[in-house]
Amino acid sequence: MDYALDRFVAEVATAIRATEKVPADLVETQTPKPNIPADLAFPAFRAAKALGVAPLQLAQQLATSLRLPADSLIGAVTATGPFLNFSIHPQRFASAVLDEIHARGDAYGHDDQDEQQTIVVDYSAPNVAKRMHVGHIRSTIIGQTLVHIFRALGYRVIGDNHLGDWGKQFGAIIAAIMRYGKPDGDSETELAQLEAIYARYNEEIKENPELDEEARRWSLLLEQGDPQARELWQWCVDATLRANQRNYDRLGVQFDHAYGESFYEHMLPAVIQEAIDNKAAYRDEGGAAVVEEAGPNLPTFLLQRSDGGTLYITRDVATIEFRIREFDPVRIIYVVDARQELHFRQLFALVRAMGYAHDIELVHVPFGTVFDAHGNALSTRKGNMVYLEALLDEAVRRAREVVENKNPDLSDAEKAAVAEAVGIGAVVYNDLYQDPRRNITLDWGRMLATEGNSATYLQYSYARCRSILRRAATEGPLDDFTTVDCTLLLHASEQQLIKYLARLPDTVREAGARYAPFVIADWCYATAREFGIFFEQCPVLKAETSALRSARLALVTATAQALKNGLSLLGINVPERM
RNA sequence: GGGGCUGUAGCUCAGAUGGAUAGAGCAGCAACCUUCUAAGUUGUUGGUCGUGCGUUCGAGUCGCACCAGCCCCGCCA
Repeated sequence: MDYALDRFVAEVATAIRATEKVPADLVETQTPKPNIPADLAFPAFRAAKALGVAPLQLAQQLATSLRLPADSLIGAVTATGPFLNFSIHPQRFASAVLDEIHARGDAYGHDDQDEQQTIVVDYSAPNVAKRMHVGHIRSTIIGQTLVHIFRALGYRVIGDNHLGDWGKQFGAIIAAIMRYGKPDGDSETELAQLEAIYARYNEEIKENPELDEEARRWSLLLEQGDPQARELWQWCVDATLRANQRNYDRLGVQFDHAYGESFYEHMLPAVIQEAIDNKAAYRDEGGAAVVEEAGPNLPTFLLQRSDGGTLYITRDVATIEFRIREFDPVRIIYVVDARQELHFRQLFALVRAMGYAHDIELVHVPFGTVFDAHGNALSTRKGNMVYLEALLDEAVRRAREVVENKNPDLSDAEKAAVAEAVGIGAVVYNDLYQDPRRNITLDWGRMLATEGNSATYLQYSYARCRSILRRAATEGPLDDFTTVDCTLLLHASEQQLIKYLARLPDTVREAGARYAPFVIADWCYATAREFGIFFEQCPVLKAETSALRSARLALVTATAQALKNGLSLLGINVPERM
């Protein structure tokens, strides 16, 4: 999809090439910093060097010999020192941008692909029989946003929730259920009880070794497919999915699949054998399958324990094989804690050594740890753990207080809806507004900030747009868009706002290329700011002329649409009023 | 011992692929609501970009070394 800004950039490159004064491969343009009064720049340094002339001179020559086509989106060209600066044509650009936002609607900012390629995104991955906590929220939120972004970029995206539903601990969990009875409560309460009896069981093991034996027995029974063990395990899985689903629904998270680790269990012996046959791994004297030097700077690791048990990485290899067979992806993205960086380097190197995934990009998108307000890691043992449901509830509760305070006239149902959108939006934005690699601090004050770079500010900006449009509608039907003259939008703040609206498509592309949702968050914030300035400086409903009023209404409509599109990529809902 | 990530204003962060005067928000100080939502807007204070060398016409950005913080390194996930 070629958007107005793409065409502008292409026109600039074409115009420079047409002068035949610059080698084609040195025609490189860049977006200048905001303090530069231009929309695109050609720095003449490199071309000048290649041609053996002074950069200033080359920029001057180009400025005088450039010819612009009629109806060009380029408005002005000036040489400023060694830079050749291009400005957009205000009227044509305004019309072009608002046109395409109007035409594309919810798809504005999205791209298409001729041959749709598939990307698998592996995210969330909570453990069965445990409540989700802040440790899971980052993967869930960042992963879901990447799913949105790549869908917007035209990919077929498979979201897979790689549940932690297998491993030795299930023997003890089943044994605990047998000993203390099946928990009985409502979704998350049920899981909390399950956690509690599991902890209690492990506590009692210390004094009663028979219990350890019992856990092992159940573990074995489960592996062998014993019906009772299987049934209790399945009950744990279902209870966990039920409880998690409430959180997923509130966060707008949807998966295409939730193949847990157990799903791959039957593939593991073949995977291990294959690795050994391929000489990617060998058996050591203890019987363990060892992988050595899978790549530079990669420590040795195990594919199979000496007692025959498999490991996390064994299941991951099987998972990759399965995904390749099943989905034929061009890329598999893992949204997982940065502490597992080495694990993924080892995994990817091993899979390649086994002859898989040569033409498939394997990407680990790492994210930092969540710390409490005192800078301590959250842990159950330290007693400072924050569970996801409690986090969401608290965020919504605090948002509700603000709504009651700021907007007492709304109906109760509307207050609840706004509080939900604002509270959840704050939690989501807290994970998306900055580079995921950074560690983040759980700070209620900052998370629920209603000012500055916050989800609330963005939602508020949208609500203000809608408010204007609502009022306009009460004064009579809006003009049909085709009759609106967008070339009237020449006020500095109108022009600035339009330029930001025009950047959404490229912003989405950059966010995808960098696996960086914050690029979109930045765009939303910058755009909302520009709208705030426009809002102060340009009356819409009381514009000087009715033609200008119509044009500004079109601009407000476009702003609302673009902001909504950007925020929906982030998974943030926009209230009509707040 | 080996490796990874991070270091930009008092605090939280942008500044990817080297370019023009390093930008926001918060906090502080000050101004603006009989006019479309003040959850807003404007002004202002505040920076040896961890340190040092190097590459380059040009370095917050690239290379090397060092310093500080966090994290990882075969029988957990």
